Amino acid sequence: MAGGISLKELAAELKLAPSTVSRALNDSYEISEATKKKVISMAEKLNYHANPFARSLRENKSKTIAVIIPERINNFFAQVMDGIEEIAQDQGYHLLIYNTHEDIERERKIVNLLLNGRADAIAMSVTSQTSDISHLKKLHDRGLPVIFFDRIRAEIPTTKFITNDYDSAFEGTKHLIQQGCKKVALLMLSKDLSISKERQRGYNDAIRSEGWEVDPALTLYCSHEEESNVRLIEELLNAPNRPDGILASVEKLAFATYMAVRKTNLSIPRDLKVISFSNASIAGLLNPSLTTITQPAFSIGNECAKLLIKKLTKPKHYDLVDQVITIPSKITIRESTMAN
Amino acid sequence: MAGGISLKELAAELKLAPSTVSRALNDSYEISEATKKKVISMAEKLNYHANPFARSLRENKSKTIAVIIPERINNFFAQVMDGIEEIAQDQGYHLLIYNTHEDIERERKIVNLLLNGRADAIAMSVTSQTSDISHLKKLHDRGLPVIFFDRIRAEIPTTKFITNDYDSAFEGTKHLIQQGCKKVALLMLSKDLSISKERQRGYNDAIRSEGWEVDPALTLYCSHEEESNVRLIEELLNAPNRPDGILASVEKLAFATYMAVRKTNLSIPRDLKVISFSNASIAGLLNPSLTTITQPAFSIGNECAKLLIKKLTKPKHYDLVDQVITIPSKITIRESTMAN
DNA sequence: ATAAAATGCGGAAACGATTTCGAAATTATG
DNA sequence: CATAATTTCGAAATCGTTTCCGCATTTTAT
Repeated sequence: MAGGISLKELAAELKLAPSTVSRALNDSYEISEATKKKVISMAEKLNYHANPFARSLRENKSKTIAVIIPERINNFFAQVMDGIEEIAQDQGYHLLIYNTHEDIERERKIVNLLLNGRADAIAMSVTSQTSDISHLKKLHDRGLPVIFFDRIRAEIPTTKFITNDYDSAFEGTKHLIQQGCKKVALLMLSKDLSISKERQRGYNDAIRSEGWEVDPALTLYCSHEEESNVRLIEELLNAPNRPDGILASVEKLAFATYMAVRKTNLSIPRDLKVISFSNASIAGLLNPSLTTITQPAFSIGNECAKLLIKKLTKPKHYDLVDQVITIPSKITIRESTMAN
Repeated sequence: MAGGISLKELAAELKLAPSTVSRALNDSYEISEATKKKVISMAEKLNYHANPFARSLRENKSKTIAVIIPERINNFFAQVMDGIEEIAQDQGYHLLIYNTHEDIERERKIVNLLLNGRADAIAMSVTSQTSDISHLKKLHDRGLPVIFFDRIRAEIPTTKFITNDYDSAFEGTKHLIQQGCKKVALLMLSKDLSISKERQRGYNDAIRSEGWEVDPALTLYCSHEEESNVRLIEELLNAPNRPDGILASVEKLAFATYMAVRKTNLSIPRDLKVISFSNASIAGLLNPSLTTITQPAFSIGNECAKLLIKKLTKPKHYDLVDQVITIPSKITIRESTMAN
């Protein structure tokens, strides 16, 4: 921009036509090797850089992928972004990143912003508040390649990546029971969330597989606000028939549980066992160390990017078919679920 | 892009000239209120969205800020990004985010990529490997507004945001000594890093203020690779004159210390006290809870974005003067530095 | 009543790249 | 040697905006 030289100026310097220079730089077959060399060396010398907007305008593509996440201070989403970036950087794509802060209004604004073509494709995980999905429909209807990961919306006919939420929740709950828990509670963000539903199904089935009833008082819908979550969980723990086991659907709720426990005179894992979906690398350093269900976040990011770029580079020969791809999570057992 | 309608088509629909429509949408004074209304309502009806590349090409600005960080799985940088995004989103700016993974080659590539004007401004924190800074010089010479935060390079004459690293390291070291430590070690990433130098100065002066000598064996330069760090720290802890206190310059080194300690038969804080620069919200949940020096990451991000946007909106009336702005950190004392 | 200024809008150039079409210049072919 | 085929390159259109300039028409000033 500031000291930038244009293709035309570069061409003038070389006493060549802009078209020739453009072709030379793009390694076109109709330019002789001799002039290619000349053009390239002069471009280097004059520090020429093609204006990306002129190119985007002409080619109708931006070499940019937008990533929309509900939360940044979250190891899962951070790892997904790293996974997306690895592929994207390698393929010359740039990443526009948006954090909705779990706010449906922001999500709507951002999605509408992306309707203008600023990004060639989108990878996203929806807000816990997202119920109306007309804005997502509009995106997809516009023909913009969209992939959902983790928090998906089945109604949008495209490819989605998730983990085996049902199985993990089932096994996690079973694990708590095997360790001696008689009353397992489930902590979630929102009932509208795809992951909530699946994980709740797994939890419910695990409870019932013991011949027990699912106690609605033990299924807690939290918010994205730490303090109120801690209060809510504290109340749960102080209730007359408090749980002796907790399955947290997201890592922040496990942390909130740890905080809440400190306000009571309970102790983990003696009085309460905790297992949580979490990608925190320091789960093992917590007090007590936390049993986790770790999602393959980096791989998910990788796969999202691969498919999006595949669609972008071979628009005719590849489609983001309406399917849900599941990559399994991994349970790591630690102190927080030790039997007494 | 796909179903997108252009300004010209919109104009045709309205039987107006493109210039008129453009002015109407941009709320120009030379267009009557009546036609403005007509244009706007038709634009809404036809779902018109201005092509950002055509506009960028014409106006020579992209409404985009690039953020370059060395690491994403890091609470400090995540919070800085949230801080930048808060201001940027509010002002209609988009964020291009790049992770260098502490790799100087990647940093160079990314910076060179940004030379073409894809972003209007840059906020960055350099790699721990960054010694040659010719690529950064080029950026600045090009006239691209650049702001450094935390890991800065004083040689580039622009505004930089840091925390009171010297003071924090000094006080942190003093705190360890007050809690009974006789041999305090310092863990850092790289000696080339601005923050390393400042924090080391603070550490050194604190040691000397006790009338002690600075023992070079207690100053450890680590890498960005977890496993080798754990090994390195483990060796340090198994050495004949092992430290009884550790000041970690970045949170990952505190975590590595916790890991290393578990491989020995030492115990924190009994045999080893630990304090660390860290923005981890769960420092209080570690085993034992970690005494931290917390940097005002979100505010730093906020300020970076504010100044960059100020420069972008008032290029003539404001300059990113060559100065270092310091925002103080806050020490939170927890179990890891408890006296015996 | 006439000059001056303000209002409202259209035409066309410009931003910087790519690409279609066509024309030289060179080489090959009969 | 003449013609065809092949290289190699140039002119101009194009992408979708914004803006400079110009031109009526209406309003205000003298």
